[in-house]
Amino acid sequence: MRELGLDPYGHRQHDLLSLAEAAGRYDEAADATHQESAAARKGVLKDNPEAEDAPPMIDDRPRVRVAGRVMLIRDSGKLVWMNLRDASHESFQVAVSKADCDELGFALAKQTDLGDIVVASGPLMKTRKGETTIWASGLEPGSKCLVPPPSKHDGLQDQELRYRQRYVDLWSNPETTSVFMLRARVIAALRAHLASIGFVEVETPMLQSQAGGAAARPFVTHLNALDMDLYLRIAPELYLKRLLVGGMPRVFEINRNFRNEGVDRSHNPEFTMIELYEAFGDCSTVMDISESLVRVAAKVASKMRAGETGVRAEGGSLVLPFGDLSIDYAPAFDRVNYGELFERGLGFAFTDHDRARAEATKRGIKTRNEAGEDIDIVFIINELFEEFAEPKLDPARPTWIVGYPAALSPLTRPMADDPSLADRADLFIAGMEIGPHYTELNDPDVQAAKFREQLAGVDDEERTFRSFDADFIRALKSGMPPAGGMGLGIDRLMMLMADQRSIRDVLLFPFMRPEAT
RNA sequence: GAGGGCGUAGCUCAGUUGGCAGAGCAGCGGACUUUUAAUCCGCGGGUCCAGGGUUCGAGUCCCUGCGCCCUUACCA
Repeated sequence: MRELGLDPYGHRQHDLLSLAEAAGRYDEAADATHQESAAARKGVLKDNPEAEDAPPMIDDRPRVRVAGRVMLIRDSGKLVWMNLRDASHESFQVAVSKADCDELGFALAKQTDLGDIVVASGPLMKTRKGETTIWASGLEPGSKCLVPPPSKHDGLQDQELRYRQRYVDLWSNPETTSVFMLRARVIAALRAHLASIGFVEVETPMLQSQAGGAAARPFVTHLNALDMDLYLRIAPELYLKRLLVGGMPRVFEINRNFRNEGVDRSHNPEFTMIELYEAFGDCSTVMDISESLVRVAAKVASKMRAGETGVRAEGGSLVLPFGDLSIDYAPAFDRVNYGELFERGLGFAFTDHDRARAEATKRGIKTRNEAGEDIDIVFIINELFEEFAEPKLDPARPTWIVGYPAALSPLTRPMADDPSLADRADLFIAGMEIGPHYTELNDPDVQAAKFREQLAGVDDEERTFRSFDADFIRALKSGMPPAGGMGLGIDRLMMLMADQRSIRDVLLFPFMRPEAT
């Protein structure tokens, strides 16, 4: 290619259209006129090659200039066919003819390999088989692909390679690109919706001197300038609440949290959460916001799906597939009481602590910790609940679990009419926990007591990253308005929207063990 | 952490009872101006994940390790 005087790695281009835009510019009338005039001229010249009165060629076909990755190539001597792909279009045909393309372009076409990026320009026409095609007048290098491309039929199948070499996965498997296009559109729509109801997006520290706002093991890093350890945040909660104190009444943050824990189908060490606080709201106001956000996301997803399949979503319903399930996001989400669900799953009331301890032993749930001490009954109850009651939920119906025991939710305001219950709701869809919703605690004395209580129960290792957040208590002492708060796991939401069973399939670069060298 | 599956050419995959390492595509050389996974002729291509064992002989059987996938557990 260099021998032709071409730079295999291309240069800046003007007036490029996406392949989808280019396909949309095809003009049937112009194509027909051109074909007729060419045929007429050819007919006259055939009889008399010297004919002065041969009709002129009329060519006002739209001309386009596109760039794309070569996915297929068919070389039949003096005519080379290629199919280009970009993010907008899976396969768009270009024909490079020796007679009609400039000499350099044709020479390039003969040297083009699968996987190369090329820039093609020329008029739009249709082939005999009716496929819209650029009949190239010029072809230029975009970028050379030196790596052998994946199978042109099957794309890249190997899961490990798909995650490790996402750049290849993206160009070789168009379904992968569409998952991430959907992700981008959903997140943009969530932001737009929140802005439209008066929420302000903020950014709070990811490097924190103590990792608060959730119960999880943090990642540790070091600030050399001050020779001190810092933690990657496990949640933004305590900073967002400080903003409520400061007078920002409706704030949210869509950003990464980091948790130094297990890696599996629904857990990645870094993951994206939307966390939101509404002053003078409560658990039920933020539940409404979440329902509308999930519905906004489902609308974007069903619109994109309809665009792909050409099928319109039926009026009033927002049904999306998830594995074997069909989930309708349109109707109001179900609500079920923690206590009722517990009874349905276990056959007795969760307030019967003696029975709970006995059942736990019978059903093989730990009732003592490693030190041989009795585990607090609330954790045993929760264990029973998660194991035997949560599975009773219909996975195909988005469901709120409400009325959690107060003892399980130390950072939540108790219900006014029953202080043994917390004003908290958790959203479950398809058996996945999507996010907790709370009426936030804003009494500094109660909060301080809860912090102390929590700290009393932790071991030495945990104490290194969890300490009493005195500044947060000081902030509450300034007065935090009563508020509702919620967190939604964006990655899990995207698994539902994109019908992907693994969190790795909705993260562009999921965590992978480093490759052996 | 436990159980199961997989790992063979650049990619997608076969490989029978333990008996010479295979196919398609990709690559290289050649033919071809309306092809659609183009076609036709010819040619190269291997640390069978790694290490050990059984055996006359191991891609195949056994053990150990590594990686990925699935299930399950843990992560209040």
